[in-house]
Amino acid sequence: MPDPDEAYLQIGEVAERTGVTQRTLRFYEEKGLLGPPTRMDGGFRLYSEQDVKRVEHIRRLQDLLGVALAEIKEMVDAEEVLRELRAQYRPDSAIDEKRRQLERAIDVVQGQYGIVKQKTEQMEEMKAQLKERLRTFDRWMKELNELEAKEPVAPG
Amino acid sequence: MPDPDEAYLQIGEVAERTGVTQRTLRFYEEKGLLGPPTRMDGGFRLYSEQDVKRVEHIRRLQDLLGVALAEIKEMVDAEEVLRELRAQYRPDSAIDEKRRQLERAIDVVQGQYGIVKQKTEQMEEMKAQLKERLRTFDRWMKELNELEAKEPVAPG
DNA sequence: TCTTACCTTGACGTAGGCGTTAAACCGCGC
DNA sequence: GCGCGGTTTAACGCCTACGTCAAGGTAAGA
Repeated sequence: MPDPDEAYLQIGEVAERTGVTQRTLRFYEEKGLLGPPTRMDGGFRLYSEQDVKRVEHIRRLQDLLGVALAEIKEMVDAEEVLRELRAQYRPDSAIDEKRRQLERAIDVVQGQYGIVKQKTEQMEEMKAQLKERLRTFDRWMKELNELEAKEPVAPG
Repeated sequence: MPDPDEAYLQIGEVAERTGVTQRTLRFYEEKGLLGPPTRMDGGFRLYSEQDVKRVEHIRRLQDLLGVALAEIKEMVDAEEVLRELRAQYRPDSAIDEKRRQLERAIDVVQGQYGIVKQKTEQMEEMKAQLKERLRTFDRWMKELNELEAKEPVAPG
């Protein structure tokens, strides 16, 4: 039940805005990374702003974590659980069910957090090494310049 | 001209120590990520400790940055330039040449540093988002628990 | 010398992540 | 109602990063 107020976008516009190809959007749909979009009468796909954000999120995960789409699917699926959780806010009944979903969501996000945290730590380490290297090179460069100062250019 | 003192390793041992398959080692060689190793009379590849480190480095880059091998090749090639630079350190003659090499090395390492820096920043951002999310979940969970406290379980 | 484990090249296979093309259909201005 | 561009599904292609045989050569101990 999509919000009728929402401005819907055709695949071409979504492609342009997200920087992926139309083929990629259909491919993600095929692989379950994007839910089946609403269609207009003729069958054309209609995407929401939510869909656009989702695509952007997928690409960030792909770029940053460099993991397979299957893993990304798990991640975005987990987010869908949350959205449902929020949508289904009926204060009656099924509190236990909600709690279970919430616990599952927490597990997933904690897992993601762990991965990202470990990666950042390793990358910080690498960054420090590179920085150190740059300092070394600068030192060498200085030494070269001093050497040249003492020993004039083209001594012949 | 490899160091005769060095203990050489066959492909199997390198595979075991680095955790990649022999196929992968040959593949990296084929793609130029590893230089052609020395061989024993029968044709068996002989690797040095340097090679082992290089493989480990390649894998770190692959894991961390998640970039294609082609890009990784550029990075390790750049490091080779540095190694040559250090090896060719003849304090006489060709100061300008040295300076050019050094400048090139600095460029390369600055490029690597830029990549790593950008990625760490993006990952820090993602980490912050995940953390925020976890806080939200905890809040929700608390709310659920309070809700249950007021409204006793299974009211029938 | 024989065995056995390890190694060689070569060739084909595969999973993921799309690109590309084809042939038909839809929407819309005129 | 025509033209034209955006969209549809389906199918095949391609590149990466290896895996997996296959068929044989090598090293080294019994």
